[in-house]
Amino acid sequence: MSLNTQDIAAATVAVELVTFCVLDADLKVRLHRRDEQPFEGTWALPGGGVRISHQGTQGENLEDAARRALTESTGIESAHIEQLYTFGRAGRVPGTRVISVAWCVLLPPDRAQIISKSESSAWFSASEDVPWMRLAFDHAEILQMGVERLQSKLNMAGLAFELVPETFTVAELRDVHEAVHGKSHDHRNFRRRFQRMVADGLVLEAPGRRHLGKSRPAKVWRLGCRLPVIT
Amino acid sequence: MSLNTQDIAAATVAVELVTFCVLDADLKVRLHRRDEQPFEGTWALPGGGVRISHQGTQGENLEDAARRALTESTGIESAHIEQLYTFGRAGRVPGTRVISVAWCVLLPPDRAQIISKSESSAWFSASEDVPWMRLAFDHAEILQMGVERLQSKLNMAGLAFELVPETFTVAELRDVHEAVHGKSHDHRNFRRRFQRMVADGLVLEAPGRRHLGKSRPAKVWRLGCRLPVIT
DNA sequence: CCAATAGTGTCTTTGAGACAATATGAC
DNA sequence: GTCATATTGTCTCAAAGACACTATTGG
Repeated sequence: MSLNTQDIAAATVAVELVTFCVLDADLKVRLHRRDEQPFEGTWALPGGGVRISHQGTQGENLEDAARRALTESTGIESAHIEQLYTFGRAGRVPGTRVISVAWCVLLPPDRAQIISKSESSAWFSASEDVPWMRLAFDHAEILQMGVERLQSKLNMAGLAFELVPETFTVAELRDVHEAVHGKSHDHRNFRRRFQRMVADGLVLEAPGRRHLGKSRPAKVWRLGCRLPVIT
Repeated sequence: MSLNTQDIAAATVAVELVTFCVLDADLKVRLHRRDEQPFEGTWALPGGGVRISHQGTQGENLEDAARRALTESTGIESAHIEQLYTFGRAGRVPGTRVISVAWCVLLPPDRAQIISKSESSAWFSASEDVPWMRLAFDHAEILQMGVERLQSKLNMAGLAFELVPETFTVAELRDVHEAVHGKSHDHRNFRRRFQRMVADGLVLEAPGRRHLGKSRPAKVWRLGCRLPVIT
């Protein structure tokens, strides 16, 4: 392959975060209002540039850049994070050629609620397509792919444990599923699948009970081991 | 997020191709012998740099760069191609920071065989791990992920139609599956799954029969419609 | 007792896995 | 007929979908 340095040159590399959580039985995504041109004032996915050279080294890994962006946009240090897709269409950013490696981040609600509210950063419903059409750059496309990825993941093995607190009830887990898929499953069939995971030792009973309303308290569970990572 | 231009700078962006086909009931991957430093003389995945700026524009799209690399490495103009993962570990290429967007390419055997043989480019078995440990850069890791992606794809909906000629027999389709997974399925159960796809109209009967050995000829089939794309 | 949610059980269907027998064409 | 492969079928079991009932708590 002919490497014409004039043509090849170099590009800016960035990471974009599609950060999900479920609050109030609704799938939310974190957006950030841009404070500079282009698209100043428009909502966009949080992200940032990847350090390509840093103190004489080759800079940081892509995943480290994504985690750094997560910390800078939410204050959260660690979370489930996985690479989604890389977007690099010519012209997607005016003026500069930017290659964006998009990542999915999953936050349990107890940690998502800690994030400080501000005028320039907030949770948006991902089911109602409120600002979807108005996101900066190609971020609507990135978000769309993130939602699809999340849905197909939940259909496979993982039962949304990443989007639930460390201890949880069956109902909480089911609510997450329904929020992600936007439709309600049968609660008995869902519970049966859950029972199988208990039988397989994937889920263990946790001490105590959870008791939100004025009715029967629910058993509390926790993840028995690390989940098989589904790609 | 603080954008320190000194730190961020720009990186070289490349594409790497994990090109698969099944020949002689064995999963093959296309490798290319490097003719320059570093890793001169070592087998590597074919690929090349992405045009970042070109005649005053922002250059080419990532997928176009991948297709261009495919044409340059095989002479083939069109094929099934899909993004695999982006590799960008600091230090993965000595001297330069290179972000590699890896792509999976699937070729049917009739088209794969046309590719001219040469000393610097050849098909290697992906099941026997012959040169896996000796690939240039992190290409062994990329190849590994490509194989896993291919395997999980076939388990889902797609029954490897991309790796078979336009018309095919059940046995040919089954051979592809066995080559990809490295183990033999039960041929009657495989045929039953196939029958379902026929009943659903996904696969249609094609005229003629195929008759390779000295035994009973097999029916010939073709894809009835475009496959649902599984992500 | 009543309201509200938690938890258990049944029936049916679909598809996967294991396994055996028949059909067809070249020689 | 014989050899080799193609094609059809059966039995069993695991899991999904639809649906009804019992249990426990606060009031």
